[in-house]
Amino acid sequence: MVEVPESLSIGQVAERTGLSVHALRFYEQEGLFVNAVRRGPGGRRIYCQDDVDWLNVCIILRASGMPLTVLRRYADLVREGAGNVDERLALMREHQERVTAQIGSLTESLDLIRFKVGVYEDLVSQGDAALRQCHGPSLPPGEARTPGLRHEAMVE
Amino acid sequence: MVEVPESLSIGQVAERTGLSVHALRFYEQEGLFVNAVRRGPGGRRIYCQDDVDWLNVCIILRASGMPLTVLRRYADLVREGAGNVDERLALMREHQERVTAQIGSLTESLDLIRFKVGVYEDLVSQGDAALRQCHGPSLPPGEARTPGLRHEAMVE
DNA sequence: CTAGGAACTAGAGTCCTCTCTAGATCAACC
DNA sequence: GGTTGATCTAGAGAGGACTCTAGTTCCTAG
Repeated sequence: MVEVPESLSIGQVAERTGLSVHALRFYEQEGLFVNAVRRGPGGRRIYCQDDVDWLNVCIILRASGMPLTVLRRYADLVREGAGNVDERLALMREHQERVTAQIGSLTESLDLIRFKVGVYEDLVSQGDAALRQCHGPSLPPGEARTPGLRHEAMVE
Repeated sequence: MVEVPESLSIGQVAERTGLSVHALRFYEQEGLFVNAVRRGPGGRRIYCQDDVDWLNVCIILRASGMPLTVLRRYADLVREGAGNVDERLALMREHQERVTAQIGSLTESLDLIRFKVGVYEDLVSQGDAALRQCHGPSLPPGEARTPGLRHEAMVE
C-alpha cells in the first residue's frame, strides 16, 4: 500500500510529524530520541520509520501536557530497555492522572463558559434594551450549573 | 451566614482566590480588573467582593487556557459596559471552541496513555520474563483504540 | 519608641518550549 | 561553474505568565 522508505531526511520527518525542522534538532539535543539519530554523508541526520513512530508518541504525550523533562525521562527508560517497566508504569500512570484531572478541570470550566455564552446569546437576541437589566433578575439556572460562583460576576 | 466585609486587603484576596499577592499586582498592572482597584491610606489596595468574584471568573478562564491578552480584552469589553455584547459573545464562543477542542484532544491522548498503562501493567504482572516478547504479538485491541499509530512504538 | 509584619514600587529573573539567526556545507541540476 | 535549496552547528531571542528582589513605607502592638 504505502511505501515506507528506510531512510528519511529531517525535512521528510518534519513533514510527516508536523514538527518543525528546528524542533526535531531541539528534541534530539534534549535527548528525547530513543535511538541515537544516525548521520549520513556530510553529517546529515537519517531517520527511520521507528523514529517517526516514536515522535508521534512524543507528540501525543506533549499535547497532553507532559513536560519535556518527563518525556526525556521516559525516553531514557525506554532506551535502557527491559528492567524498568515498573518505573515506566509509574510515570505513565502519573501522567494519566494529570490528564484525567485536566480534563475534569476543563470540563468544569466549560460550565462557566457555556453559561456565559448563553447569557450573551440571550442578550444579543433580546436586543440591547435588555442590557439595562443586567444586574436585575434573569438568572435562575446559573446556580445549579456553577455552584461556587456568585451571580454578580456571572453576568458581566 | 458568611460575613462579607466590604473591604479586603491584598493579602485577604490572595488568600481567598488562591492567587499570590504578586500575581494580584501583576494582574492589575496587566489591566485585568474591570474596576480600578481603589487605594486606601498609604496607597494600599482595597478590594471588594466583586473583585474576588471577577477574579474567580478570571481564574477559571485562565485555567481553561485563555491567554492573558484575551482575558485583558475581555476585561476591557466588560469595563466599557453595554454595547459590545456581540463581541463578548464572539470572544467567549471562540474560547468555548478552543476548550472543547482541547478536551477532545486530551481525551484522544488519554487513549494512548491508557493503552500504555495497560501494556505496562500486563508486563509487570507477568513478571520480567514477558519483556523479551516485547516486539512480538500481544497487541490485539490497540488498533481500534489508537488508529493512527503504528504498533512498534506502542510497546516501548 | 521600636519591632514586626504587610504592603508598596520598579524592574530583573525564571521556566518552558521552542524559534530564529548567522554563517558554513553539501548535493543536484543547468 | 554557479545557483538553489536543504542541511549543519552554536547560540541568541521570543513570548507567556508569573515570581522574586531590593529597598522603602506604613500600620499596629507592646
